[in-house]
Amino acid sequence: MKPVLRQVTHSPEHSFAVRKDTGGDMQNTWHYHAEIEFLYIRHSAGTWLIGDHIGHFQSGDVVITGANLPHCFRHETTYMDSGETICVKFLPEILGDHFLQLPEAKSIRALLGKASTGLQLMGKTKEMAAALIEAMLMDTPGKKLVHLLLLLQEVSESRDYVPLSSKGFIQSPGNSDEERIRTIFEYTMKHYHERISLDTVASLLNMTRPSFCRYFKSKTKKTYVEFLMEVRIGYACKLLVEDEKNVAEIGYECGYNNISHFNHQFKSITGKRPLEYKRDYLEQHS
DNA sequence: CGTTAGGTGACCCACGGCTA
DNA sequence: TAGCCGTGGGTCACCTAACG
Repeated sequence: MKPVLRQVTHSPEHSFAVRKDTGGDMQNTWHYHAEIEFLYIRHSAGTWLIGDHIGHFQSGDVVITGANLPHCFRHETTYMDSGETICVKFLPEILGDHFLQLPEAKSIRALLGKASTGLQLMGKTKEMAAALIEAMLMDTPGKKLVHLLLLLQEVSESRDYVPLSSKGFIQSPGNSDEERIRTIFEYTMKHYHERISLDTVASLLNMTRPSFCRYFKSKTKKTYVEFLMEVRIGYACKLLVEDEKNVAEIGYECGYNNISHFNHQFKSITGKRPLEYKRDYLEQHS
């Protein structure tokens, strides 16, 4: 497998990167990098894994991933031709130590610290950030920098964002565990709708079941079954709001053989029953 | 020799299929 | 719908092997 530490290259006129990806270029594997990243989902939907957080994204979402925070965005195949994302990547150093120590930069400093868990922007802040990121695509180099500062300032002052991953889920460059975790995550994302036994995933790492359980929990702060459940329920949430299947069909499609068990786990993850979740979602987005 | 990673066996408990 | 029971997952204690 290829190394997963990504090196971001910039053109000579830029100290940070603003890039639009379309179709298959959007697809990525479990990776991390030293840069802080803003990702704006211009037109797509899928599942994101950020640290130990699993969730569903859709068009309009904006997320910040901190330095060395492992993440992966898996776009649905229906967006392989039409999908579009815009990412802004920058090293915190480009702002300079002196700048970040200024009293006026206090909130930006705090935001960059909080980004270590990954942050999903919400409400008006999300819309504002999307508009700024959109503008940065066409900006002159100097104006890009101004807009980056404005983006950081506006987000840091609004505080309209939610943390995604657990604290402490930061990848150290050169960590030999990353490939193992990535192997497990990628296998899970490919097979979550099927039956997956612990022995199978343990064998992917040439481990016994107890060793794998212990290893996975030590690295992700959750058991593999909890992780798998979150992936499945995340997919179920997406199917529910698409309104094309009933609850039982969705439960079976997500890998559950028992719908009462599916309902129970759905509530334990989301706090709501499947139909309640769907009703609330449709009320909020109507 | 201490530390760390990983294996073995045992136990408990939840899930889920089956039956009445 | 409830109860039974086999299966599988999580964890613990203890062990071995490798390594510095």
